[in-house]
Amino acid sequence: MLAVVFQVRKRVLQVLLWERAREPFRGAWSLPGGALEPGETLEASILRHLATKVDVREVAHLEQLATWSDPERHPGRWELATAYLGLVPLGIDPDVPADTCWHPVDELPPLAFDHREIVEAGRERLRGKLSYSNIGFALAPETFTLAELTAVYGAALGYEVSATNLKRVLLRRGAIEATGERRAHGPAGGRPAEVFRFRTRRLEVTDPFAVFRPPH
Amino acid sequence: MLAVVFQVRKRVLQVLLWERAREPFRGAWSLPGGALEPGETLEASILRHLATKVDVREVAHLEQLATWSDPERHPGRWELATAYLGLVPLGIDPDVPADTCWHPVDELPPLAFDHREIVEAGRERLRGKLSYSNIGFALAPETFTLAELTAVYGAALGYEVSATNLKRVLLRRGAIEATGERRAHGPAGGRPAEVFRFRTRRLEVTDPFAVFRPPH
DNA sequence: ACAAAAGTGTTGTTACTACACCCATGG
DNA sequence: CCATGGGTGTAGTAACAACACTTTTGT
Repeated sequence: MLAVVFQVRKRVLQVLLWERAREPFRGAWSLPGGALEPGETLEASILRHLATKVDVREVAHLEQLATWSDPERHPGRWELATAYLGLVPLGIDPDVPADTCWHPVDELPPLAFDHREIVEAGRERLRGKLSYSNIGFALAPETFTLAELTAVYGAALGYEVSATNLKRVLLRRGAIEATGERRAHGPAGGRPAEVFRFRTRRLEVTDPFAVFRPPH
Repeated sequence: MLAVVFQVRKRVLQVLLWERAREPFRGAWSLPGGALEPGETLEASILRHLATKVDVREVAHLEQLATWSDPERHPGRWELATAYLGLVPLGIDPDVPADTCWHPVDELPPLAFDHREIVEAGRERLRGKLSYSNIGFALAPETFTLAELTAVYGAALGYEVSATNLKRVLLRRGAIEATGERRAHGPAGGRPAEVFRFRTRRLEVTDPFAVFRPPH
């Protein structure tokens, strides 16, 4: 039971890590998680661990990544781990314990076990879903301007995104809609920005058949 | 440990099922699988079970689907199951035991546990990957004509596919190539068909960024 | 008036779909 | 020479990228 929890903080994608106090990998960073209780769903278990151990309750989206089973992954003990991908919206600042903190995914410290590989898998999953689903809702705040959303997508994808085209793509797909409000400009002036929101805050695949679409 | 093994047989997509001889769900059909041995990789385990229990060794592609954990999924016992998707190429006829047989995925008998949901998940995964990867290699025979490949894709996707366009898409992506050979026509004549093969028989994502491609 | 920030219009491209047409073979 | 099966050519289209241009505000 492990969780790859991502959030955009300081304009870059970061992952929540926990510093190990014990061997093996003492001092290395690892993904938060814990054991599964009998009779518990994997999803319930990971939510429980996130809530109790790192006090993260505002996970807007959670999905299973995979189960890692290599006998060598844990020195000394045979241990399977099912990893989940969790996303926390921009602007929330969970009250994590002292031994836990956020790390930019592009500058990871040495990670324990196979956790680096698992973070990579989470990142890949996120990248893919940003392209063909509305998963951005889980990284964006409730409402946002297009400049803000562009920054979120840019951080998560790892490259600059054009606000112009991002808007058109997401509007055409019906993923976002204008709220009608506008937001005040910066100190140096500028046109006030329109405020948008995601039409639903549940995962929807907006671009299901990139190729080989069913006829008609 | 469960396996959703698909093969195109009699021009439709079929899944390998095993008839339960014991309660619970006695007489219902279930996915092949079995327990994980200590120190064994999930992938090795599922291959072992397929080889020993149903004598299926010609799995051209195997990938993990997910782990199911609902406490209610198994009446009486708490049991997690990690399911894999396995694909067997057209034309192979594994020598399966008497209590095991292939069923068209569109006419499934009553399935035990949550196995229907798992088969559905396998089908969805296959459909998606047919669109953006070269996964067709695992359902197609070593070499094939375009008419044959079209039938395979049609069966797996569940709708008619145009041979003309399938060819162009897969050639442009570099997924298939002509062997230079030709294959004899049917009894009523007709132009001999070109013979093709997949350029590699390993999974490659051929259409990685359907949307939000990195710049340049 | 001018800088700043946001939004719109327009053109070009790519990767498809659809469908008409052409080619090679057997009877 | 025509039926049959296979391959090619070509026009139309949807979805996107790039970029110039316009709008709305503050100073």
